Amino acid sequence: MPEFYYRKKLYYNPVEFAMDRIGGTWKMPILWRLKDRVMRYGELKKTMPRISDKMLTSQLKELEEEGFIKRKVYPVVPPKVEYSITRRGRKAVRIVNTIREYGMELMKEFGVSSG
Amino acid sequence: MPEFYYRKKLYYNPVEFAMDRIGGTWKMPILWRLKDRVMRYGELKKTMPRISDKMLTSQLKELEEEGFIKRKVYPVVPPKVEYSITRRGRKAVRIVNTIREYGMELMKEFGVSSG
DNA sequence: CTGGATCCGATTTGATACTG
DNA sequence: CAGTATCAAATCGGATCCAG
Repeated sequence: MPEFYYRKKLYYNPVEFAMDRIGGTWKMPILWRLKDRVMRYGELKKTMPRISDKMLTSQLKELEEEGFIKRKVYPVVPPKVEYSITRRGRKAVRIVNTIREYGMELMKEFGVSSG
Repeated sequence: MPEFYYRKKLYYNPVEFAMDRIGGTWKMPILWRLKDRVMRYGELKKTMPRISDKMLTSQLKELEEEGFIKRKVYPVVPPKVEYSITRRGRKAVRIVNTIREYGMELMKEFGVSSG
């Protein structure tokens, strides 16, 4: 088993590594929303009514730190911050899409409907 | 946002649904090992030295309950139980593989080596 | 408007001991 | 051999209040 450390955390395989970068409850939904347009903080929040400020902030920060999205601050009052996807983020979206399609297939098999 | 319930849990999107089926720390590693051969409990444990009995048991059970693997008990002494992959599990392995390859790509980008 | 800081409960995972 | 049972630790996510 290929074992390795990254940022003091032990990983057992590449899958786990990938999921730590773009997994969790909110990262994929965020990437998905940014895939073809720039969005502001409040805009993201509005399309994800159940996310808390804490989670939105922290997930955006992590995604930015690891180069999946870009944060642009406009020095105006009131504050304006725009988030956009990067090249690396775009690649991630392809994976998200694969999982998403698979998820829909599974939902069908399990008789789950999204309404 | 497509919101829905499955087994009393609220999901925000198909990605989350899929990851709840085959995500977590151990499910993908298990599916991966079973992808082209039948394995016994102890055998699985041996190739995943860091998994605890509790986790191995619970993850195998969930995977079985949701139809990704099959559990076959031989009524012998000492006990013998074999785990094999199902058609549904094989589909899941394709997704695992996609994520795995992506993970390796990311590791390279991040300068992480698996040795 | 865009967050940061703090506290807390829920969930996940691990350690250890034990059993048919 | 193939698990159970119990307890503890770690992590995740949410609620609330505060601020430039």
